[in-house]
Amino acid sequence: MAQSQRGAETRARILEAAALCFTRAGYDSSGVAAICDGAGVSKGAFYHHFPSKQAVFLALFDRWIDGLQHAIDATRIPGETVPQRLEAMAGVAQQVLQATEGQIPLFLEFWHRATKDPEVWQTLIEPYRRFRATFAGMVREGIAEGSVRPVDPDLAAHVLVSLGVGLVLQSALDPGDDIDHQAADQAIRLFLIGLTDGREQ
Amino acid sequence: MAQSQRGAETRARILEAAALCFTRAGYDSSGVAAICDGAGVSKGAFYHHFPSKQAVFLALFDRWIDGLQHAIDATRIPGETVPQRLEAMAGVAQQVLQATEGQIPLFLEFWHRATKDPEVWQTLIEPYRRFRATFAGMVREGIAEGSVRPVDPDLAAHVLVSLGVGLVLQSALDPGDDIDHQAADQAIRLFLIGLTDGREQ
DNA sequence: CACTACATACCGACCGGTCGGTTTTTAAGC
DNA sequence: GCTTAAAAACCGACCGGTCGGTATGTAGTG
Repeated sequence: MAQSQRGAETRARILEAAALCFTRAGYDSSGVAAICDGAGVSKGAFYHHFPSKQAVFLALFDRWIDGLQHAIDATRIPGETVPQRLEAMAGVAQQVLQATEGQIPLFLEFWHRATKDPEVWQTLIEPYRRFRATFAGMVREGIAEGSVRPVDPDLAAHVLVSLGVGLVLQSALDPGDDIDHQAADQAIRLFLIGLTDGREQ
Repeated sequence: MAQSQRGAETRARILEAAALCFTRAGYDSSGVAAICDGAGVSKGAFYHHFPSKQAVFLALFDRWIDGLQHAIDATRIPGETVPQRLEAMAGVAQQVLQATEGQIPLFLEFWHRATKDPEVWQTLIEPYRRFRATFAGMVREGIAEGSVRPVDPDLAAHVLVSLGVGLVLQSALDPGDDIDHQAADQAIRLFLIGLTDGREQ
């Protein structure tokens, strides 16, 4: 632990600087030199801690996913109905995105590169499908307990994730500070009405 | 005019080749040389017709927006209620995206570069806001005619566009051939239930 | 001859990654 | 606690290659 405290700090600084560069300029336009500069570190140090520029990018992605997963797990409060949990999730997702302060462009960067590079795709698609499966499971659960209309769970999950992705993407393009915060809640609420169709929750 | 027929064809070939390259490899990874190669044209010809690589990209974007706008205008059938028109729009949007066959990654490319380059952003944000205003207007109209619940029109438009963007983005990342086609319809339908809340349409 | 529509060769900047060498930290022997 | 050797951390010059864009020349046409 204290073994390589200095090394760990340098590594963290590189990650931080890389996140900033990728967020501001994008992956392709961010040179390794610029990242090193931002981290106050030489190129040698960079390649000592990471085998490639892409490795830093993927490490950043893993860190991001871990945070998201952790936040989602926190909403697993038993004893509530599925619609209630979905509604709670809207607040959490929004809170996560706000906590990662301005890292939304980074999310777009992940998405973009995943469609170009197979390795990035592999890394992104796994948690992505896991999330979708989680939502589908919740919908299925809701149908079983009668709080949700009998819709295709996979389709509903697909729509739900689309909603989330779309909201994030829009705030990346055109950050409307006040709108964005309301939008997630409103979107989920509208969607929930469609799902429950006036049932008792 | 017949004079510039050859020129127009060359220009079209360059645009076509550029679309293919950008779709497959992305903007940054597509060299001008590769585009010229794909078009069967020299670099001189390229820079004769376009002042820069970015100009080709923006020209491609304009072409895409024109197609989309044209398709949306086609749904302006008077005499139908707003929910009916929104539902029809789901089919049209899907048809447009399918007609431009596999150009969904190009859409992502537009979005991505808009967040990095001010000029691209300017070009994208204008039609984008116009679309959103159109939707907001439709929702407002629906509220007036009583076919839509009294929600905030701008917020509803925001959510609606998010849904569209999210659906397109997902199909760019993970094309589920069968799901994607149903998803747009199903999504709009669920959303419409939320908007109308069981009113007569 | 003048003008459009191209072709070819070429330039300078930049970028990811390497490499030989230097400094700092750690661990072992005494 | 001191010495020392090895290992980890770090430095910065450098390389091969790519890329956007330019300069210059030419073939065809009105």
